[in-house]
Amino acid sequence: MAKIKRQKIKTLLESGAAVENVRVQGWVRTRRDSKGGFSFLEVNDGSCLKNLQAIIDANLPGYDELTHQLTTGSCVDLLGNLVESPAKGQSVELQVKKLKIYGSADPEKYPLQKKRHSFEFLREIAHLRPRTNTMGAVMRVRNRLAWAIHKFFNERGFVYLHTPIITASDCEGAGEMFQVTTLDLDHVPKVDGKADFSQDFFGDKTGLTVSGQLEGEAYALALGEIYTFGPTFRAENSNTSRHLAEFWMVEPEMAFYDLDDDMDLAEEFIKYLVRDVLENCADDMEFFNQRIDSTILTTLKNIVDNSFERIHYSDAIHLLQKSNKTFQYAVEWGCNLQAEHERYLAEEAFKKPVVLYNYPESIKPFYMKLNEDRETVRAMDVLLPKLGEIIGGSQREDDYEILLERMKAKGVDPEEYGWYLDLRRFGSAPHSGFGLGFERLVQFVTGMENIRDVIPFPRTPKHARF
RNA sequence: UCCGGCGUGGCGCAAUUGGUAGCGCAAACGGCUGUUAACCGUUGAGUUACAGGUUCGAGUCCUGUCGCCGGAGCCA
Repeated sequence: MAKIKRQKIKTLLESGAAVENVRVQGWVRTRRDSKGGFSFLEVNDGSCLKNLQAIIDANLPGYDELTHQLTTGSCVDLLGNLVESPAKGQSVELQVKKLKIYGSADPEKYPLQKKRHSFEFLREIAHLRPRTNTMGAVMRVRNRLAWAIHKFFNERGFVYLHTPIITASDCEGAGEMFQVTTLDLDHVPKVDGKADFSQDFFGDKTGLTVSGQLEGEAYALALGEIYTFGPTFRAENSNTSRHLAEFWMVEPEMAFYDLDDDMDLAEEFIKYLVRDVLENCADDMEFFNQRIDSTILTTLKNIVDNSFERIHYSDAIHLLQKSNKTFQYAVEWGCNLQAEHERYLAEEAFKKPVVLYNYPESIKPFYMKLNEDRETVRAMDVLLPKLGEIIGGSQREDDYEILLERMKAKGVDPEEYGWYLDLRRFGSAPHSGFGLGFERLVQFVTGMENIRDVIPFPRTPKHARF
């Protein structure tokens, strides 16, 4: 007889039809024994949030021994008939005819119990936490978002560009870098008291990328529209629920886009992603709404249905000054907006996503395009209620002279960025782009409070285990 | 990095003015039931993060270290 292929629980539950001879493989969540002569098994195979209820009849050979091993966490291979369930709680259930245990899990030692665990505890067992409902749901949504990102850009003719992970660009204005070296740290070769990187692997001082933007610009100015989607690293000692040392970033870069086009794309992008998840991860999203954040579905629907508020930085400053709220940090033109200010704008003033643009030149990096007033740059940030900044972008400076001038003013060595200046010396074009923190997006969409719980194995200061 | 809080059985927590540890869940065993966050009973399980100190006596007070959480800064 031919081998019966595994069916995913998701497929079986979606069809809801009775079928004979189906094979299900997965992990036992709980077992409830009935002295009526059978046991109920809740099996999950990761294909969806829901478990499949399996009935193990006491007449099965070796029932006593087998059920004993069917503990929470054990892995099983089940063969049987999918039938309509006589009891409430599920439409179909599996009447098991053949049972095999791939791996048991000693209940005295298995850390996951059939009870709620704190996320703090689950982080300590990051290799086992994917077997929980919440982490399973988070990872399915995360996957769907990643897929939707590729879909969105490819539908629009963007080219997926792989920018380097290791780079010699020193300061891209985006934070501290992790150094990459093969030098013997116990005996670092030195010249004039400083490390001699000419003897290092790359013959130069290198680090892990903090952004693929500059490389992305080079390709946008040839292919038209590109996007990157990959890991990014920041060696900042940030200990917050919104920061990781290693995170994934999406960075589209488009030739011939001005700042308005850039903002249009960012808004369309976020709405597209949210809509996609609402449509394709309905069960998981329902779970988040019930167990994690009871407002999440309403919030997401609002985002899809309403346009984002777009407001000049200067107008936002006025608005904040006019508000009767007392802020911990004073508001004045030229200051960086604090988290409390951003929160006021998105959560109280407008109660929806806000796009702030035309920031003071003084608080933004050298590559952003200077406005005619020479005081502001064409920069924009998208602020989300509760989460804060999720997107930062700008139209890039395409004028050679101005770019050079701004580099010098910001203390960036033009020598090192000769190649970047070349993009303005040869066939320069107006272009724009933005960066989106992928984990923050997952956080926002799922309602999860801590960014460490939306990435499989989080990297934060003092934490690189697993 | 700064400010605040916390660190007690596998997990979540409790312990009055300092008087040498309890509860719930989980687990094991038994009972009961087409059960479904199952239910009922019994049992076992803790050098109270670590290192010092004060005291007749420290989970409780003090110092230091480590870790975790919340907020802030930096940002995505």
